[in-house]
Amino acid sequence: MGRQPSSKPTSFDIAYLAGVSQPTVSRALRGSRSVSLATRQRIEAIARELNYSVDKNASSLRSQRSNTIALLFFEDPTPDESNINPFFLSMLGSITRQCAARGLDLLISFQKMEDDWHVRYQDSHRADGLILLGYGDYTLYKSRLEQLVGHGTHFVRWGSVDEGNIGATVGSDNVGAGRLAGDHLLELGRRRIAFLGHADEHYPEFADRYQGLCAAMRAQGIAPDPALQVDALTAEDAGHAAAQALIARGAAFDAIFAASDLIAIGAMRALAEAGLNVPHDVAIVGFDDIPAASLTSPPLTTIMQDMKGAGELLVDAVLAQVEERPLPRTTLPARLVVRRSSAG
Amino acid sequence: MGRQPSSKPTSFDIAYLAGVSQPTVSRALRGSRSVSLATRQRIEAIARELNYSVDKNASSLRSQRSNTIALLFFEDPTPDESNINPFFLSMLGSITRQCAARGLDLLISFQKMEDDWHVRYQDSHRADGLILLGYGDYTLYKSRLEQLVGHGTHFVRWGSVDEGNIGATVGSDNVGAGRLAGDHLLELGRRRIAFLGHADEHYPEFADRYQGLCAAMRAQGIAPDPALQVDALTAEDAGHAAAQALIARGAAFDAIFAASDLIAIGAMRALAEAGLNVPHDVAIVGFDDIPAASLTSPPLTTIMQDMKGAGELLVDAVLAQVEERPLPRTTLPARLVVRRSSAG
DNA sequence: GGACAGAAGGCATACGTATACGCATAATAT
DNA sequence: ATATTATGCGTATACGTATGCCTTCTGTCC
Repeated sequence: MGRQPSSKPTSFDIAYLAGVSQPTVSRALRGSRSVSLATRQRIEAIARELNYSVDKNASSLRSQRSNTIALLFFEDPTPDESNINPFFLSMLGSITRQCAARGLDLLISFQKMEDDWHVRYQDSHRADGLILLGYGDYTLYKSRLEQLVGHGTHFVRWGSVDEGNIGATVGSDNVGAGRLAGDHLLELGRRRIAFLGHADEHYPEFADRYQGLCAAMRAQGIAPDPALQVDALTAEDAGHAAAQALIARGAAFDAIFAASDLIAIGAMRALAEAGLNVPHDVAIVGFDDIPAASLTSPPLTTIMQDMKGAGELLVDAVLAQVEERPLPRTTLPARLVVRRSSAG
Repeated sequence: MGRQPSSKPTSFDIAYLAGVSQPTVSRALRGSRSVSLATRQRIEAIARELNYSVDKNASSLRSQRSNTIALLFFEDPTPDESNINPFFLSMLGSITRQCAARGLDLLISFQKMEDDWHVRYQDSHRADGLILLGYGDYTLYKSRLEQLVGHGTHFVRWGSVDEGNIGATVGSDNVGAGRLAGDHLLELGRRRIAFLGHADEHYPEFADRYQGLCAAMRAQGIAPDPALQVDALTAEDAGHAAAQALIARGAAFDAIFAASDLIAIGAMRALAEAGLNVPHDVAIVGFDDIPAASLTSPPLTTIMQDMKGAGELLVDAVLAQVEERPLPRTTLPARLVVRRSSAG
């Protein structure tokens, strides 16, 4: 306090003041056992006094460890500027906290699917490992993943856990979640349950959710009707269009399981326009529990994924990759949140 | 393709292959004019071939420039876990893109207001500068800002632009935005306009919005009624409570200007519960244009801030600090988005 | 009392790049 | 033809830390 050294102090400065060598300072501050308690405390005191902090670049360069992980959002080539999938945003919160808790820095970047920048992240020693959050058509960024694997990059992807498993993958138990939704609607006595969302290999997570629903129905002896599945991407418009299509098609249905909340919200709008009452005529269940889900009227029943667990697991998994440990568990259970859109 | 060098190539490797010295490689790749075109192209080709990429740590260490900026979210001590202010999330999108466009890396972190970690960011050469997004009680983190200034840290803060201006500040023209909202409601013939949100120095942005509203009213010869201002923080609950309080108080009002969309959404719920029709009995205008704003019924009229501009300006401003240039303009205009909550 | 082990820390060096400086060669001026 | 300047590149070194190896010292055991 008071002193203004013209340049930032280095470990040499504090070594000089402590009457030891620079390596001893380094060892002391990293908690090496080969520095005596007294020496370490003296060094720590001086470091604090001088406001010293270890130079991250020098440290990373020497140790070849950046203690940083990069979070990459892959997007479809929609130049939709600042529009981020709300679900991944809440994941972001969880991941940052988890990184902070482990003393890791978090680098973040959005990627057009065209560039191959991600491959460079580890080579340039910016990050020890990568977390990939990709949405959009899976088959489109599959090749990127293969590139990463071939390159020996440490990474973990959020997604459907078992579609061929390119690289390490962590995700919710989408099939189980689909069953949850299905069981819930079936318990309400609904029998003609529509699914709004893609159900093919381009969107494996959605497909899993649909499979879960089908499994639940079959368990009750009900054969899923393919006519009740309508493609839709995660967007309010898409949900609106899908529900309209369903109605226009003249299909009979008394419930909707939407692959995402945004789809569900769009569908609710279409239902309202068609004079159908939610939940009386059509019960509806969404997916993700985005903030808006509790704000609709009626509030939306939905599936809540375990964000906190996801962040922990993702960070865990990257570190496992980095340290060449085997992966821990990679699937997370989801929870049903019942609101009025599926009451009675 | 095909070759698998056991270790990552360095500038020495490519220098050897190009038959030049290592510094020449460095110069070539950074585009120095003192390398002949032919040499540079040869080097670039080899670098591409070997999948070489500059080691970020070594580069930053040597040049004392990390080409990284850190984005810090300051939060009130609410341990609300993964709940992030949606407005700042959309800012995040804009900032990341802006950084990418300028070749900057973006480090991100959430900060409890208790730690003083932020001070270390620059010392440790993690980042060249900081962007601070703080919400909650301004007077609480004011001291942190002073600490940063005293420390000579390069940073820019998002917030109200002229409350004493600790450090560089960039923000929307909140007063102007308040006027926009006010003028709009006044044009609709509303005269008793309530303001939901804090209006004191703890929340300077809200205060500015309120001042704008008051200015608009005075311009029409209407004296703002202090009884129509009710404190509220950015949260749906808070908006609900504030509107209830307003109603319970027996105040006469025909419009509400809410300091944020979440407040507005909560208020709409309270109005509905009280049997008041929006917009017939009470017109309502929010602030932020969060995704949920267009999903309410009726959809919410609101103020849209210039996110894209904000990202650009913030990044610009940090770089200005770093390069010790004078700051550019620091205030951004906002726009009114009219929806049905203020129709007719 | 000498051999030996463990504790504490110094010495030398490596991590990979960027830049100040100097030295040729070639281009231009006089 | 010689002095002058620009061009293109090599030499040497610095950035600040972490770590393998060696030394010294103290204590212990037989």
